[in-house]
Amino acid sequence: MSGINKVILVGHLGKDPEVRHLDGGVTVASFPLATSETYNKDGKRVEQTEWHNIVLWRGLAEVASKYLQKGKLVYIEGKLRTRSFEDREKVKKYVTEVVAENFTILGRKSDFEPPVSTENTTPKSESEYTDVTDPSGDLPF
Amino acid sequence: MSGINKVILVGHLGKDPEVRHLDGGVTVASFPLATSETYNKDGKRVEQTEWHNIVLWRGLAEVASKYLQKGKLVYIEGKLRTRSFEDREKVKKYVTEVVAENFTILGRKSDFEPPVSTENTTPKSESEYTDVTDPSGDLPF
Amino acid sequence: MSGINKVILVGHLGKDPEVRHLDGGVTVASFPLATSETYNKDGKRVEQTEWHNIVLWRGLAEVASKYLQKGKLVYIEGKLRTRSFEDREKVKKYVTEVVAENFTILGRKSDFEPPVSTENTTPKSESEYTDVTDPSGDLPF
Amino acid sequence: MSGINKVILVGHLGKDPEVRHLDGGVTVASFPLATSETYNKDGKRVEQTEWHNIVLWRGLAEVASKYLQKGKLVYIEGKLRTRSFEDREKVKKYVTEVVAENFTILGRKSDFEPPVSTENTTPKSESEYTDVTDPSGDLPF
DNA sequence: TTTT
DNA sequence: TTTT
Repeated sequence: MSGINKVILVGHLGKDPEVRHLDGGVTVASFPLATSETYNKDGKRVEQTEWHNIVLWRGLAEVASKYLQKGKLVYIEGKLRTRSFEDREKVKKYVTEVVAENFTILGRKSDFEPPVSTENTTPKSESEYTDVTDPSGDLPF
Repeated sequence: MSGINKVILVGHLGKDPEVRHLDGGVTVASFPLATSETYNKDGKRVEQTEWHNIVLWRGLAEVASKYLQKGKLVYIEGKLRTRSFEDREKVKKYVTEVVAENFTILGRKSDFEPPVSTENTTPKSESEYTDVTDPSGDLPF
Repeated sequence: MSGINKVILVGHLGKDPEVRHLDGGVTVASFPLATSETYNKDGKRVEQTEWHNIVLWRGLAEVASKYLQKGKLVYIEGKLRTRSFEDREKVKKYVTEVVAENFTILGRKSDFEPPVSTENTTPKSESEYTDVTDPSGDLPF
Repeated sequence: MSGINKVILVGHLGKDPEVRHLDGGVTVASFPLATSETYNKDGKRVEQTEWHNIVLWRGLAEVASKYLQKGKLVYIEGKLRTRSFEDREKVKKYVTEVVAENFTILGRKSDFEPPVSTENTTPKSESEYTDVTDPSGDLPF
């Protein structure tokens, strides 16, 4: 039946995305995302961090691997999925992940460029600024 | 830092809420919630159901225990929290839960009444509805 | 820059969708949606209803025109858009609309069928549901 | 009936909040918020900005007036409300606003401090970092 | 009227 | 394992 399963997160990547190419050519990317919350306890600031397993598929995984790196601040929209797997001792375990449906980088302009590994990047015009939301669209990369 | 951790679900309760009273008088309620999604696979309808562990605290737990029962359709807003615990064999395990921050019953008026343990309920007209959103407020019950 | 503009509504249609076909063959549908909230004021139940202008484009408009009717309960996800227009007296006016990006009918199975123009519908069991979320997909109708 | 009316925005303030104190001592703050979206049109980047009227009440208004300024990036959660008013020519008009229910500043640390009007701010320790989400809580200011 |  |  008509259910809704929606997750909205804003947080920082704990690691660079890890990309895998499955048989059949499907790309999957994943990374941990931290969402922190601060509140007052007995007059002291307390920060509580929650870690989320983010998984991205296909085109979204490709874009993520290119534009997201450890430390970046992102808005992520997706859905919850709990799956089971067997660990090395053949014990059945469960893990809950957030399957991303789209994401947007938040932050300064420099955060919107892929990291430069070497030399030479020709200066960017103001208008080349990149948005990576909804990569199913017609992104210029 | 200022993160966002938000979950929005619409689904059916898989069981009646289970209520516990902790030391100190705090009430906790929990129940499984199913959100189903249907899609087409090779021309056939496929339904995929995702189960979520819902946890409610204090006043929200009290209201849930009174107004929610197995099978009811609810809108739930909350946040993700993953916690660890030891199972009977002292193995550390993780479970991800949705800590509800508010909920609203969706459906017909009859769904908004606590179940009647005895006889006699006069028939209700389809069109009358009641709301139980934001139970931290001043609900008339 | 990377902004987020998201609206989530659950409410009842105030009218049947009004469908228009623009030059070029694009379909647009629109309808008013009521979201009601009840709260306590001085010990009395007060219900406050908010009306939203919902607009749907293309395939989503087609599905809406077929499956949504006055009175139905729907979940709608979309974005805000304020546009200006001139009224009959050539006065510039503004209206804010919710441009739907997807929707899901909530309710019983009978609510998931297009209205029957003639007689006879055999009673449906309560437990059967159908989903029309994400109509951009491969709905079987 | 049980409706949901929820808006989620991430965008930049177009102006400093404008604060008013109503009779009875209630504080109201308001400001325009821009959410921008970029997409490809015929191979060119196009940016489309949507402007939202944000309104905040009571404690939330106080916190907003202190911590939000023109240009800052914020996450805002609230609900839609359309109200009517008479303009100077006694013409009835409508405006749709987003009544904020909570907000969170996104951005760098410097964005989390109220602007310094004069001299002297003693250095802040790392832990004095401020979150302004859910100001109904126990904020340290 | 914002930001990238 | 992130960020402020």
